[in-house]
Amino acid sequence: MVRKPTSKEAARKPNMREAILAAAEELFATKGFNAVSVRDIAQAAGANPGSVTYHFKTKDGLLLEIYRRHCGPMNLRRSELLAAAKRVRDLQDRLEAIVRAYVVPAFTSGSDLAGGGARFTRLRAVMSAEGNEVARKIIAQTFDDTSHAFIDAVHESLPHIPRTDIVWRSHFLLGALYYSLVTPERVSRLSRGEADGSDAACAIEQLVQATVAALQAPALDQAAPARRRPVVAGKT
Amino acid sequence: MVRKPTSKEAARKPNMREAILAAAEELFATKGFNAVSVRDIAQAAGANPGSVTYHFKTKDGLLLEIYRRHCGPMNLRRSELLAAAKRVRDLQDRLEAIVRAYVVPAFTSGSDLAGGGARFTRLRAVMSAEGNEVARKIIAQTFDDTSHAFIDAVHESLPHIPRTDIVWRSHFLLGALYYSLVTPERVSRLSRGEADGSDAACAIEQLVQATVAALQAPALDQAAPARRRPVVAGKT
DNA sequence: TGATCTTTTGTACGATAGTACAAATCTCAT
DNA sequence: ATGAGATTTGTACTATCGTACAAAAGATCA
Repeated sequence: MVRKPTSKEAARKPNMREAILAAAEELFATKGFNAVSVRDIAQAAGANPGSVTYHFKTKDGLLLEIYRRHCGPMNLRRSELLAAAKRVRDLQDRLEAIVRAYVVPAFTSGSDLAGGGARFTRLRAVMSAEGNEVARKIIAQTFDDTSHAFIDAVHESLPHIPRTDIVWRSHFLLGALYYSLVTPERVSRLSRGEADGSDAACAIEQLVQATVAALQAPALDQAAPARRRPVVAGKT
Repeated sequence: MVRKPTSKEAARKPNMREAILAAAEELFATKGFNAVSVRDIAQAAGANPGSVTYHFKTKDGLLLEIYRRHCGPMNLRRSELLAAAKRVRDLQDRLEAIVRAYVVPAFTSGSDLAGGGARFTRLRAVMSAEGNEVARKIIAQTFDDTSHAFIDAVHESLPHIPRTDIVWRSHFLLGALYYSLVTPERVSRLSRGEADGSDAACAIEQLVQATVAALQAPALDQAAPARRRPVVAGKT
């Protein structure tokens, strides 16, 4: 070792811990958990690999802290918006407001956290796809209450639809939401540039509109398969 | 050695190559690409790690072969069903048949491949979430034609809806489809056991019904935000 | 200033990754 | 049965993984 840079050009990070969290969030959300090494994260954050161990002990601990950081605020925001939505008088407007209360916090930050909620939601989508155990546990125990509250609110607005159908359609909503954040460029590509898949405001409007219509669809009567299946050959 | 299989079909390991492909498919689809090692795959297939290298050269090559194996048949099946759907007279039935032509091949096998298309579709969902490059390339060049054909067919059935909206809603369909295959147990859990998220037939019906309704929703008029946004505070 | 606590750095270690390769084994037409 | 080609096995190499840990550097306050 010849010498060390004594100059102040180092420009000390005010908060290395935050930088590591942000870098990890971004990398996990785009490449998945296992494809990203602790060294990758440290480098992206301008930190030393040992620093990650110091602040978060393990790689799982780092992921856990990311979830702890976001789950509370996002859940709170959803609850607030849902409570407000339930006070809307007009039935059609109320349903739309309920759906919006579910969707909007997933796209926009529920607190001052940089980058907004979209990055964290994308992270959740990726962890869900990878079957990550750490994520699965904390998600189930953090968001299931919110999901039930959402389903109940929808059910109150659409009492004639069986709860089962609403569960399925809410599930589709979350899938569509996730996928919109995972591969926004596919929308741009398929629309031949006419739409911008990365435009959060646009995605929200499209998603809300489509979901409201899907929720309002007639119930699926399992008992009466009247004249279904016009084309597809029967399968099982 | 006690005995050897005299028949031309070996009794012990009929086709190790197929066993490796099947094991890799299953593991990749549930844990993701990077979380699964070549040794994991070999063990699950009852093979030696070196055997994987022999048959597929690299881990990427193995993934590529999985895609090659499924893309053709699934695409073909979709084309056939779409062609048949477009011949349906009744407009409502036709739209439903078109959606079904897109959804059904994703759940059921397009050929004799064991396990059906659901496993491969789930694999695609996971690879998409992880941003896998190998998968991204082959998918874009294999399925974009089919996606365009599907969008065109829907657009012909719903000429009053802007193409952009149809692209978004089709995107949501794929996201919902993926998510249904990735976390079916969430449906069972949220419905408190009333629905079985793993029931493919049920998932297909729910998805088709919800998607048809979403596609038929009124167009989003970007120019006139009339009295939108009843609850959510303005953002950007 | 010097003592103490926090944070960062550098380095190392054991485990495991993907893959190469030669030897062993199997298959099958001759 | 035998030899040639296809397949499977066993092993080894290098790279990188997550993590531990001691030393260096920075921060804080008597």
